[in-house]
Amino acid sequence: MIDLKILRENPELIKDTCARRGMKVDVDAIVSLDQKHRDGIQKAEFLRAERNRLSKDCKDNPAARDQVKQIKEELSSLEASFEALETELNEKLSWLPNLLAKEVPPGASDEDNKEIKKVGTIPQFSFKVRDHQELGEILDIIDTQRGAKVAQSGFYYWKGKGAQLCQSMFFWTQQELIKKGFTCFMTPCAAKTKTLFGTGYLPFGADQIYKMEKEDLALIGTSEQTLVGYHADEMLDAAKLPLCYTSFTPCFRTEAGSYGKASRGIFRVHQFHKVEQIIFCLPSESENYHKFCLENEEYLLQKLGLPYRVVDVCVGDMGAPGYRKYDVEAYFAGFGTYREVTSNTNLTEFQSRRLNIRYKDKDGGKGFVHTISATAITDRAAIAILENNQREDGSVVIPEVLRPFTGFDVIEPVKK
RNA sequence: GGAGAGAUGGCCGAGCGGUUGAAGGCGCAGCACUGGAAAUGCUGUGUACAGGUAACUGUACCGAGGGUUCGAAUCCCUCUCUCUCCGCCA
Repeated sequence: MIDLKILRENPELIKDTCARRGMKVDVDAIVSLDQKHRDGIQKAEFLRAERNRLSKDCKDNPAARDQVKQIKEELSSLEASFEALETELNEKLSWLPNLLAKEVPPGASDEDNKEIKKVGTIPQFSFKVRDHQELGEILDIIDTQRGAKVAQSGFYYWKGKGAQLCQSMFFWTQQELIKKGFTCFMTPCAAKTKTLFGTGYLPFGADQIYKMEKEDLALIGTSEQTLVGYHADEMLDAAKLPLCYTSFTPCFRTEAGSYGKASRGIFRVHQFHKVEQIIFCLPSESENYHKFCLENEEYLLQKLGLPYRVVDVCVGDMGAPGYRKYDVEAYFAGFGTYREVTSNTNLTEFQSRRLNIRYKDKDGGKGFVHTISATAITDRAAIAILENNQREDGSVVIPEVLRPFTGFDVIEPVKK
């Protein structure tokens, strides 16, 4: 949510932001709505003050009562017209995107993201490379057929050593984050509208959400929703910031409108699994912690031996709540290119305003915290491991850091 | 699912329809005491919005939403949530 003060004092900034994002928003209309709203507040408050003042005399002055009754009528008709105004203003405000960092590159889609750096060596193969779908079948560790049978196309099973690989990777990741000061959580996998709105997934991403039929609940699209919502309506002690949280959950997305995009295999699916990093910090520190999360993502991929590149995400590829975003794209031998594996967004105070998450320091200073939301690892990293670590016979070598957790070094093809 | 109890400030906890933005305690801040600290004592300490250069003024807020009343934390209705006991259950 945008600070109304910015809207009043510097509407050009908001217009400029919307223009950079390619969003059509009538900022002037919102400004004038706000002005009307404030005029109404003043009128109503004047009447209420009058009412309060008079009602003190009412105890033994029946004449004053009639006067107050009159004010009351005036007030109620004013309030009625006021309510519609407020609804309209809130509706319009909820659609305003976050401000953008100056550095965010222009562009319309992920193709316009700006590469910041490349790390690692791309694996070379002397044989015909298989993609993870094929490897998954040979090794009998990914089952999309039965996923579709039991649930729907877009759902799948990890099986046997594939499932063990994933679980090891997720557990190892959390252990690493805990070492870096994160608190580990297990969260609800459902959240109510208020939480989804507060985190910015509504109204912007409404078509991505699995909504429950009979309740005000939806399956989470990411544990960002439940971890950030955790502190809704709270006043955090500035001395205890930053709060660094991690959780491992499934993530559900309808992926409406994305048919045809990399549909082979399990790269884009309705349910994936993610270890998340969430940080609540002081506004002055969010830039640093944004980088901190990126360092963690890089550290993990390096330890897993996955080559990657970091991109500065352009305006067109960034969600409305984002102020600045880095994606990390791992190299996938099966795709023969870099694809997104993690995503790291500085949301500044966009979420904390909507969710009312504030800080207070010992000098009485207070404000809205900044939130950082970053992936640590997802199934996609396991896919990259399969594709990059494959050998000619289809077997896959397990990264060394995971071996203490998997208990095996290689996944071998099943004999037919 | 059945029965009952409750929801008040950063936290705990009082509260008669008007003098309650709300006693008391904790916490926090300042001061005093101390070589320094602890303990103690004194003083101060809600949030949001609107108006004002400002000191300040006004309005709203005691789970949420309605209602009664000149006036509601207090009375009435609806909803939500929490707790306790019983049942079922991973």
